[in-house]
Amino acid sequence: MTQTTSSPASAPNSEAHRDGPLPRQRRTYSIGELAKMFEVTNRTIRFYEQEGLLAPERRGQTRIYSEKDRVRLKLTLRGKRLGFSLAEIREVVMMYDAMPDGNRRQLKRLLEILANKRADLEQQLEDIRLMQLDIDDVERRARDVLASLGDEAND
Amino acid sequence: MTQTTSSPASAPNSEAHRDGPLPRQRRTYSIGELAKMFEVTNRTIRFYEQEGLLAPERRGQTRIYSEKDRVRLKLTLRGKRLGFSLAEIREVVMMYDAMPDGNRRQLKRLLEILANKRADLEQQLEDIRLMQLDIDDVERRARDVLASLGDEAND
DNA sequence: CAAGCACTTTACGTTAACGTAAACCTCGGC
DNA sequence: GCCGAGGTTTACGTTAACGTAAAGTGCTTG
Repeated sequence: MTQTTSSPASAPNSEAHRDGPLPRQRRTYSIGELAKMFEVTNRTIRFYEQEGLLAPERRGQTRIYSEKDRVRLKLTLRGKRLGFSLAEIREVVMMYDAMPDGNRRQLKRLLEILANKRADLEQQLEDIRLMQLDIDDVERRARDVLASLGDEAND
Repeated sequence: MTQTTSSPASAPNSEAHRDGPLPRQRRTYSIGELAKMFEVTNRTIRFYEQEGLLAPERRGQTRIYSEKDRVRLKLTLRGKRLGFSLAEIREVVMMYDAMPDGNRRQLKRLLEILANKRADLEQQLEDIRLMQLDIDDVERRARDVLASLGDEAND
């Protein structure tokens, strides 16, 4: 749940160091499994593929999702909850994948994007903090009023 | 910047206690002023009014925004940054205003909504925490690669 | 072998949150 | 008097992120 870095196959020439308990689970998923697992529709998953966020294999016509796909989906949905657009999410996720090629300009760009994301997240944290305070205040008032009402007869 | 609760006029029968330095600024704003102030377009502000989030006065045909309107706009935009829909924002903001009437069912509903918002915010905090960790990881990797590249010639 | 279930593609529909264009008023200043 | 900078209404256009319907494929199960 907390370990994301897997990169199972397709590693050209760099060995993975410090992998931890390396998940040897060679599981795959159907579209329906993933859909239920994350409480989205099949349509949504296909749409994400169309948008370049997922790239499942095919057994004939049927899509076969790997562990990596599952992680990607998880990250995508998390990004969505935070208000990022699919385009933004794709930009980061794909760069994450394209990293080992070590193109310098790409990496610089990636660091830029990460800095921006960081700033966005900071802003969101601040927003949440403020909004929590507001909610606290509203709730206090509501409870006060409720209490002052005591046991009246309406509802 | 941090104090929100003002409720200047239109308080029917309850005196405001603990008001602090009570902002006696009887300022009003034009639509353009607010727009620049919050870096949105006039259209956006009119749209928010149409959606019941703002209710400026009129001097003839021209809209006159009060301090309260400004606060509402601020809250609305904050809510937006957190991914709430205008409908959700309206529901809370309007109830906040309608509070003094002390309708029991309304208040209960309000407390429900607040609880939900709280849960959402908690989820977002968790998401942010996780995403920050991910970003940290990606950045570390990127910097590693950049470093290992040393001083090559591409770009 | 027929039914059913899960999967597929294609394609048009929908909603939220505005953008944008046209056509109009109105006010202070030169 | 008119002109530019603001304001206004009306209304159609746009984008993202899917929903939904139609029509077909492929397996396995009674």
